[in-house]
Formats: sequence, structure tokens, C-alpha cells
Amino acid sequence: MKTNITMRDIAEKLGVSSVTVSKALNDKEGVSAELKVKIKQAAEEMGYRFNTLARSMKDGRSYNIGVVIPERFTGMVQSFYLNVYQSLSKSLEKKGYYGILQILSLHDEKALTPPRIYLEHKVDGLIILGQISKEYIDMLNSVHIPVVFMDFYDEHANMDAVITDNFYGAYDITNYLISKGHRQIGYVGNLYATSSIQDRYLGYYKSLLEHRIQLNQTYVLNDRDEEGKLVDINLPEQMPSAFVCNNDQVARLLINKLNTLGYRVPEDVSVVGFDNDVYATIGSPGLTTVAVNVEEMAMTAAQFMYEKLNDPTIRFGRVLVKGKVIYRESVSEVKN
Amino acid sequence: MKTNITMRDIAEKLGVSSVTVSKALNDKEGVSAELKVKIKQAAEEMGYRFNTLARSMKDGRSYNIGVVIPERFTGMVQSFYLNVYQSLSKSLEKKGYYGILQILSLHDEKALTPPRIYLEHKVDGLIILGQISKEYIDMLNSVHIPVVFMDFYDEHANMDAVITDNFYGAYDITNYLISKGHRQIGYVGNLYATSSIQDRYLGYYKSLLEHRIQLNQTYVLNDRDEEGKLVDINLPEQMPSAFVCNNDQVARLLINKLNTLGYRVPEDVSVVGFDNDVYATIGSPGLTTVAVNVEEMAMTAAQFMYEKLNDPTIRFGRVLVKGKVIYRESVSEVKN
DNA sequence: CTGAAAGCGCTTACAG
DNA sequence: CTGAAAGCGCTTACAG
Repeated sequence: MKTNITMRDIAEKLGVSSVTVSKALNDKEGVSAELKVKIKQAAEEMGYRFNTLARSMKDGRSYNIGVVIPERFTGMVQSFYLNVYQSLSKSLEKKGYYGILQILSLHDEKALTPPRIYLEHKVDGLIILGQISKEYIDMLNSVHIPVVFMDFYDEHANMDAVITDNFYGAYDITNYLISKGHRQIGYVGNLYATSSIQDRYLGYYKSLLEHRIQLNQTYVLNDRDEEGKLVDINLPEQMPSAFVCNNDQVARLLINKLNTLGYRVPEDVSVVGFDNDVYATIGSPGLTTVAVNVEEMAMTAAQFMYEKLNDPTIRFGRVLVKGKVIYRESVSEVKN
Repeated sequence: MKTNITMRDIAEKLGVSSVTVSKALNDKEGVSAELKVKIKQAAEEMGYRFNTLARSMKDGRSYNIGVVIPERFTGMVQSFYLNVYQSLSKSLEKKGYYGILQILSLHDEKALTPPRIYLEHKVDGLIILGQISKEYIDMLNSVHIPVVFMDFYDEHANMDAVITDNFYGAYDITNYLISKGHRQIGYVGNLYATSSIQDRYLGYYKSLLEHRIQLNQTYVLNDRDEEGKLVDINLPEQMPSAFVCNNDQVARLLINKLNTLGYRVPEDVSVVGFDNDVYATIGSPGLTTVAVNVEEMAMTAAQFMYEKLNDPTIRFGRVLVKGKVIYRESVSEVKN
């Protein structure tokens, strides 16, 4: 049994040239319809498998995209970036590319060593997941293939990046509460702790503004000190009917606190979170929350890569992808 | 700026042949030490990147291994198989291979369509993660490249598979309890529900036998009906000092039950689980448990693949990889 | 519509 | 130690 059938084998069997076989198999012009059918049939029968490598040699493309994850993010619970990688794989495959995962070791990141897949011409482009050092970004700028960043953006570098939209995520979920009849809505988070807490707060605020609901400062509750250490949440004297929490963990803590004070969630108070992480589903009730839209981000990054492959000069800059609201049991209609 | 430096470019610059450059860069015989150094220096200066594709063309190997995950397993919490894939990537890379992930769609699995990466000669071998249909296995048997299965084994097929060792995992963790002075040790799990509960039970039993500890049937507690639905755990009148639970979720439930009855864990009773999943760390105390040794499994599978690549006739059959015990706070020394 | 020639960037086997 | 020739399996550009 011959294990490697080539176009030439098909050509010889049919008494034509391999050029003709190539044209037929690729549906190119210059073969009669009749011959084309015959060739395709023979290929099928002989168990021909197209050899991507040879095509790659010819046009200098590997049709692989390197997906680089810094080692630091590698041990995490949930391994968020692996999910991103999986989505990327799917999106790239639709465009005829395959994603090759490479973990960037701490050592290589410090030594500013380019990913090996790049050095070996294994890939036509690089997608970097998560934050990496400024120096490494600079090094990547001198790389001869397109680079797209995900889930990370640095103001000072000229880079194409696909990141999640904290502002509109919070905006959407607050709109949802309002659509359920809520008018007294609080926010839980220290506005000076991180920029994402801030952005989420502003999204919440925009939703209130659009609905002409007055922002009540006594409803904005602190959840942590400026070092990020979580602190006990002080509830206001007059309770709102719903809370937007800056993340799921805090939402869970708030629910526990409310329960011990005799409030039921969602019957008495509705609570929503952000992130859709493990805290959203461990415990009762399940949290209505905002999930990072991994598929959308992956599709966007894949699309950018694809366009940059064909036109390396094209720039996209920073692009935000809205999260999507995940509906669970922690919200109910407001009672009037 | 010329973006693609080839061996020929280096050769021309130095006035030698590309054959010599190839030998020098690959540390092969037939170049003087002096010239070799000069060539390597020039390559460095000119920013030469080795073109794997060309080598691949020559020896008919892509140096890629396809890692196939059935779509079914793709939405899971924790995405266990993605972690496996990541470990595989690392292990393969050490051997000069890269892992290309391909999600096998439900449709392709039913239609018995081989993975596209195979049809396109993208990969030299296939590693399949998780259970797939018997028919698909049969189809894979006719594939012309090596196939290794992970985390799944079918008695009726002639396959190489790397799977986790339930028996010895339970054996190890029971030994650990005994080393902490425990002699009265219970097991929680319905022995007739699944084969892994059974295997874990037998590992627990072996540990008792080896230490000449009598198995006390009143210490073997049911946790679910035969459909797998968890039921309330009935504690024995006389309590053992420790419990081996067939998984972390059940261990967590048992701890809750013990707490409501006034027992403290681990001060009064020690409890261990199995799987090291999310239940092991959410809640207090953290569970001492058995983690599937993903790295070891990945290394083993990569090694098998590597050997099969060089000798396609070689067979390994079913190989078990022991889990490793993860030590947390749910076990204490027994008080005497 | 069909095909001979050249080439993608390497490596292998052989000759000098 | 050094290198000319051939070839891996395709595709492109061109000629007939």
C-alpha cells in the first residue's frame, strides 16, 4: 500500500500532467469540466491527501498563526486564555489558518527572545494573549510578521489590540435592571482601585443618565481598600431595589451579607455581577452577570490578523468588544 | 530591508555554497570549525530564520501533531481538556513538535470525517482527547499516521491510550490518611454507579489490606442512586476518624453534613476527595484530594507519539498514570 | 484546454 | 573539508 499519493501519481494514472491535476483539484481555470471530474474521482479513489507543505513552500506562507500566552497566566484557575485560544482556533480555521499555541516562558520574556515559532518560520502571524512587558512589545515591533494583541492594551505603543468593553458591559446590565422596573440602583466597588472598576461604574452611570434616574451617592458602596483588599460592605439606611457589583465575587459577598440581614435575593433585592466567573454559579442564586464575549473577541482578532496578512500596513488600534449579559436567578421584577 | 534571508543569501555573502551553510547551521560534519563560526555569525547578523517548511518538504514531516477534542467536551466548566492540550504542547515542543488543536465537530464525528489537519498533511500524528464513538475509532485505524488516545479506553479496540489511574490514586490518598495515624477510615460512594467509583473503592481497600486494617462495611456509605443522582448520606452510629470520598463534590457535601451535626473538619473528622476540581478549593477547609497528573499524562502521550513516529509498528496498549495527592487542610493527625 | 519549465528553501548522497 | 546535482510536492507564468 502506497501511503503517500501525490498529484503526480494521479497524473500518471490518468495520463495527464501534474499541472492539470493541480488545476482540477483547486478548481482553477484551464481544465475541461469532464477531465476535472475524472481527476477528482481518481484522487478520491486513490486516497489522495493534499500536501499543504508544498503549497506553503511555494507561496511562503505556513498558514499557521502563533498564539502566545505568557507563562504567568498559565496556572490560573479557569485558564481563561485557553478558552480564548480555543475560540481563536475555530475562528482562524474558518479562514484556512491553524493556531499554534506557544507558552512564552518567563525566561524568554525577560530575555526578549522572540517566540520560537516565529524564529522557525512556523507561523505567518502572532496573536498575543494578555499583558506582557513593554520591552517585549518593543521587540515584537521589529518582528517581520503581523502581531495582534488581545485582552491587553498599552497606551504608549502603536499596537492593534482587541479588548473587552467594561463600560458598555456595565451599561448593558444596568439597562437590564431598569427594564425590570428598578429605579433605585446601587453600585458596589471602590472607584479608585482599578480602571476596570471605574469604567464599569461609568457604564452604570451612563445607563442611569439615559433613563433620567438620579445617581444617589449613598447607593455607591465601597468594597475594598486601595490595595485591593476586600472590606466589609456598609449598606445604606435606605436600601435600593438592586445592586450592580463590579465583579462576581463581590456580588456573592453582598448576597451573603444581605441574607444574614434577612433580605432575600432576588425577592427583596436584585444583585448582578461582572465576569461570569466561578462565583457566578457556585452558590445560590446563580448570578446574572456580564460575560466577556470570548467568541466575538476571537473572531475580531482573527479577522484583523487575516487582513494584516494581506496588507501588513493596515492598522486597527484599540478595539473594544462588548461583553454579553448572562441571565440567571439573581434578578427579579421590581414590585410596585 | 530584505525580509526573508535564506541560506543561499548567507552563502553568497560569504562566498561559499548553501550546502556548507546548511551543514554549519545544523552542526553537521563536513565544515571546518572556523568556517562554521563565520557562517553562524553571518546568520545571526543577517537575522536569518530557519525555514522549517523546507526541511519538512524534504523529509515529509510537518513536525506538527494534531490534538483532537470532540466538540462535546468543549463547553465544560474547567475545560479540563484544554489544560491537557496545553501540557501536551509543552511536552511535544521539547521533542521538536508543535501541537495543533482541532475541535472535532459533532457533525464530523457522526459522518466519520477524518480531522482536516490529517487530510491536509498538516500533522504527522494524532492525539485524541476523551471518549469518541467506536465507529470513529475504527475509521482512525485506517489513517496512515500514528494515533494515541488520552483519558479514554475502549476494551474492544486495539489502541494505545494513556489514562488516569483511579485505583492507585485512591490507594495513595488512603495510605496518606493511615500515615497520619488513622485506622478507622470510611469510604463514600455507590460502588455500583460507575467504574471509577469502583476502582477508587478498590484502591482504598487495597491500602487497608496492606496495613492489615479490617474493612468495616458500616463505614462504606452510599452517596447516590444508580442513576447518579446524589442522595443524603447516612452517617454510621460509630464514626470513623476519616473518610475517603469518591469525588470532591461529595466530600464537600459530607463536610457540610458533618458541620451541621457538630463535627469539625479536620479537628474531629478528616475528609479527602478526588479530582481536585472546583469543589476542592471553594469552601473551607480546602480539600486534600487526588489530582489527575496532567503533566505526566501529557509527557507519556508525547513520548508514545514520538516513538510511534519513528516506529509505526510499536504498541503500548493501555497505560495508567497515577494521580498525585494535593495536600490541603481537610486532614489532621489522629488524636490518640 | 493542456503541459514543459522553473522555483519555493532546504537536505541528501555523492564526487572531488 | 567543500560543493554540484537532484529532489521533496506543489504552483506560477508562459508557450502551444
